[in-house]
Amino acid sequence: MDQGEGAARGRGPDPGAGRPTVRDVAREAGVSLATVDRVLNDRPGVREATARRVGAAMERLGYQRDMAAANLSKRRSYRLVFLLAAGTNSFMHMLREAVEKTASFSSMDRIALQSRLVPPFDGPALAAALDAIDPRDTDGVAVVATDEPEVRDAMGRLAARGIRVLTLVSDAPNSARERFVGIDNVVAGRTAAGLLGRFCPAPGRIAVIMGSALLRDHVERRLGFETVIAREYPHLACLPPIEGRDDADTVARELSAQFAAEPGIVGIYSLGAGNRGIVRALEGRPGGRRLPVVVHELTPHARGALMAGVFDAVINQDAGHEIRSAVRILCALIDGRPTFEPQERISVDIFMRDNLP
Amino acid sequence: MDQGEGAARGRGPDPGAGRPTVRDVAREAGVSLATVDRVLNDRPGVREATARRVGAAMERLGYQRDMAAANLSKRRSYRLVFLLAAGTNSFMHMLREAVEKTASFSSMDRIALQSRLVPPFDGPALAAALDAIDPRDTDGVAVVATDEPEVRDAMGRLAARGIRVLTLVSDAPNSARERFVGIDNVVAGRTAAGLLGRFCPAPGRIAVIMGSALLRDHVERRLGFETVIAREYPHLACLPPIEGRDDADTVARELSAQFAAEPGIVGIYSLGAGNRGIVRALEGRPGGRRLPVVVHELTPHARGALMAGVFDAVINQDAGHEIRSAVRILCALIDGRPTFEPQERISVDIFMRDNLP
DNA sequence: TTATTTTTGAGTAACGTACATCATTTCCGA
DNA sequence: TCGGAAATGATGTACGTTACTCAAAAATAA
Repeated sequence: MDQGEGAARGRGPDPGAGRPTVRDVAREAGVSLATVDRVLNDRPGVREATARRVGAAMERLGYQRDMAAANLSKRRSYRLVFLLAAGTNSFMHMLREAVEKTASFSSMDRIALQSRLVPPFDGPALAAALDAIDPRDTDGVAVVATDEPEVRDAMGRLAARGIRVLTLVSDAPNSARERFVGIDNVVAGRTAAGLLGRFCPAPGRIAVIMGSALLRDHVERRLGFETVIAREYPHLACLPPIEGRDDADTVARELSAQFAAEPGIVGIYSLGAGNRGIVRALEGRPGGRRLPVVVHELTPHARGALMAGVFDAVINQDAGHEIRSAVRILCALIDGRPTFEPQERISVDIFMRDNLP
Repeated sequence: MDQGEGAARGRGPDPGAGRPTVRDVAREAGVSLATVDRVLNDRPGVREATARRVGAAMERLGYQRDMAAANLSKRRSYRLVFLLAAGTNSFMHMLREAVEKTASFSSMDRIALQSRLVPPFDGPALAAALDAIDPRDTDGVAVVATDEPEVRDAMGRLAARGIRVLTLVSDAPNSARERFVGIDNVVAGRTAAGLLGRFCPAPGRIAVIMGSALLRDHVERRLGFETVIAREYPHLACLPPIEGRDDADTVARELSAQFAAEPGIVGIYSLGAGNRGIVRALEGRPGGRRLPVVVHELTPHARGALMAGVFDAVINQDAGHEIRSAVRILCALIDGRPTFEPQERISVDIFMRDNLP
């Protein structure tokens, strides 16, 4: 019943052929299958010394556990929950869509994705949503976090319940999250400055539009942007930012007012949402040549404005990448597997009219 | 032995619980397991009508074949070969490295990658390498193709032997390749023009450096670049391209000569390799302010030049993405599975000093 | 109708792992 | 040196699929 030292017969254990299995490890370590299994799934009842022998055997053979078979046997399914912000924000919409699309393809790999919407900018609500997650029906959570104490606490409780958790687009640095998936917003701001600085050769002022000074990403983008402009483009100066509350009407009104008050504006940087307001303000602007404009997030509107030549560049983070990366990382965390880092880096994408996807 | 209509007992067939299996499909279609299997792996010996009934049952149940289990049973391993160009080209180096890194991680999923080097710019050699591929030990091939008749023919023979084949960075449009994985080089050239056009506000000429007028990607990039410059930046004119043969010394010499002959150069676009030559030519240039420079491929040297402020932007295609995408697509082709398109689009990346990875 | 081919059913052993049970061996302290 | 606890072995079943055999049934040809 057991295969002998069989040679190159189709199925034999051909020492060099198929990759090693648990049985090979058992044989190599001189223990039984059961013991290898105990070590592999660190179950109790195996002596330290034996465990080391098994480990050494795995090392020697280059054993790699077959995750597909393991998961098949475990009939494990990775049940992941995405907590996204509700509201009209275009980018959040894109995230939601990316979750859905990814979900339909992931079901092949026994990955079940679920996205839940949480009222935006509402720490207690987010904390409540986190607390409502039941370890019996979910294995991992990705959350678009706000950096507030109650949220951090809730994430701590979640982790304590044995659920792996990572932050998605907006980080909460001192929480129990095991990773952050998203871009470095300081870098994004610096990149915008590098573009706009070069796009604006004549001395003058830059209009800066942000959503809210309370949003961490916006603050970071502004920081990166203003630092680079000040250091590398001394012929430009940033005006005090307009707080547009990510609302097109507010942005249009305030920006128009700034055009009237400040004749020396030579460029526009918008680091939040509400970009339709910029288009309107520019249309209503009296005379003058067109202004270089750099904005964030490649929404359908931003895309249209790029194509129309109203925007010059869009700084983007790829929602699809972020979701897929979050899924892969969560699965790896759940399995206790390492991740393939170069694949998981989310890059700060620059889109212009010509390289639109 | 067979489970009855058992209700919510842990393992029962809970009509709504676990996803449907072949047994469920068989029951639903009123046929046996064997028949479902015959349909699934389109084996002969099943009537048209029966096949349709099974198909309908799968539809109704939303059956999705468990690829992990299937592959486990088949003990299939995806054996893929990458044919890359040998030589000193930095980008090819990066491709090779990406194959190796991906290989080490893919072995977990029973994917075995192998890369083979072929003399560059040598159609017959590439054709020979393609012909040397044995269907008994490889399932799919990704090739950095040159667009030559003998290569196209060899790809046809490869496909005829039942090996799935796709082109990798450089396409061969009318061949038997099932897909092309790479960027649109016309788009890449247009993107470079959009950047350089904006970086050069003053009227003048653009020095253009290409590797060879025989390389398809280079020709396409040049086409895209010159079209956009002519149409959208009339204050700029492209000089006749320098053919640097992807060689730093040649590039340095020819570009220095052009600096001497042409005083009105306001920007540089290099669409091939040999970018170290540009740095040298710029260093040796007499006086004058610094020139905007846009190049292709984020090699270590290009990266250094970006950081030093010598280059302004680099147009890049992510070698890692390309390799991983090729692997995923080949596996999908082999399995006869659909691919997840949004994930497989290779984008034209723009890197500046501030958004370097 | 019979003979023959084609289609279908039923069953079984894999694939590599997980997990449970029970028997057996080894260890350690009294 | 014994008793009990801890460690290990042996074995079986399951996961969802593939792939095979052999027999039974159904369709088709004669």
